[in-house]
Amino acid sequence: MSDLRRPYHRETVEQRRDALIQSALDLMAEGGPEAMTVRAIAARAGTTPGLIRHYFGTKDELIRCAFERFMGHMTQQSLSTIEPVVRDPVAALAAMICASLRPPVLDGERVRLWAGFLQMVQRHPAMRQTHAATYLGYRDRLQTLIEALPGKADPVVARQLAIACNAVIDGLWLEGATLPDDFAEDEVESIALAAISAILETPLIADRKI
Amino acid sequence: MSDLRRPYHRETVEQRRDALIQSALDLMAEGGPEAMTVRAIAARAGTTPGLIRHYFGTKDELIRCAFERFMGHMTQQSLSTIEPVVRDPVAALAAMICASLRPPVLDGERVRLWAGFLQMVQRHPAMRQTHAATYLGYRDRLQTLIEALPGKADPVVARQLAIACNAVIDGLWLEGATLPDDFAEDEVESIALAAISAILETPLIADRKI
DNA sequence: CCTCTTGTTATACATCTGTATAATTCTGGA
DNA sequence: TCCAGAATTATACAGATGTATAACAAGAGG
Repeated sequence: MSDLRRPYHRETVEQRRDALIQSALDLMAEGGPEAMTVRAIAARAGTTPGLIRHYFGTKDELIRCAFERFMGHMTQQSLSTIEPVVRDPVAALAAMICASLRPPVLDGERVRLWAGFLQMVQRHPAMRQTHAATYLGYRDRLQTLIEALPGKADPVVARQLAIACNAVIDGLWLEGATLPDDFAEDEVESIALAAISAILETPLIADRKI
Repeated sequence: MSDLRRPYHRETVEQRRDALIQSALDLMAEGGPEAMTVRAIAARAGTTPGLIRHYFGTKDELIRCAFERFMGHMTQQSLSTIEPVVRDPVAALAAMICASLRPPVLDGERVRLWAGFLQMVQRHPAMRQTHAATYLGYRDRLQTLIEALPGKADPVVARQLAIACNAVIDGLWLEGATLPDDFAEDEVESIALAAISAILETPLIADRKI
């Protein structure tokens, strides 16, 4: 009756935690929160449900860690592009916009993953804080670049401009990733650059692709 | 052992379907997809799970109907405001923007409800079509108003402007409803009006509140 | 008064869920 | 070599889940 016993295989702590977190994220992206069960997570990570308890104590804690990793990964991919041009705020703005609106950030599974977390964020206080911090961190980076533009030094107006630019990016990220067939190649980024150029009264040129 | 039998109570078809759909939407908004179980839906609607099968056949079909109602309700609340001023495209644009960025449309539970559906939309073809049609319907309404503006008659440029304006509205809807404490009273709508005025090179004045 | 149909409720059932606990396997030091 | 102790696997368990089916109630037509 009993199948073969799974061969005992030992891994480092980080490898195990990474594999479990990545499995949880993949399952959430593919099938929503209901697909992210402890058994499915463990199976995809090549282990058994007991390890989730061993490494995270509870499923909620694993989800919290997965969310933190997801948000960190997300900002890092959007913001790493501006480091080479951090001295030129116009180029940095364009790079930030373009990085946020092309793969791998612009991606349907990414949006669904984010949407799946959005409901948990409300209930779990720790997740809510991570969410707010990530959003405000991104927006502050925008605001800093805007304040370096000629005539936009006032932080009050720069804050409102940053909110508006952030909204353009978020909205286009959402629509471009959810309805990819409705947009031509590179259309999302070019619309973003045009709109934000108008909002900031500063012409932005598309960042060259990596 | 057996509790009291629930009193037999008869309702019209629409009342029953409405109650079940509304219960499903409420549960999704409050607790995400995992809270939306057949038993919870039936209990909140004041009936028993069997009626879901009787009126919808399966839970998936009830969810599909609930999503359709939600999207319809959403557009109706955003678009009904422009009918009184349909002759004046500038006023209609402002009314549409403001209606989309204040309660009851701008609401945290509304966003979570929408996010909860977003994952199912991908898998269920019928829901995907409803989603795309709703989005494109809203955007087309924007585009029609933009084409009526002086110097924006070209449909190609009007389409790109409509996409950008829609992104501003979507992004601010998301951020304003998710992080309400970070925005002052009416700040979201005023930022939207300023940004869209810049994008369209046309000054928009805030719609008076109803 | 009696069926017949339809709406409604209750129960049954197989499966899944998260977690707790037991059993097994390996490693590292005495 | 041998034995704690940790890492890993397997099993147990109570409860939830979607759906199918049965039991029941009420009104319509003859």
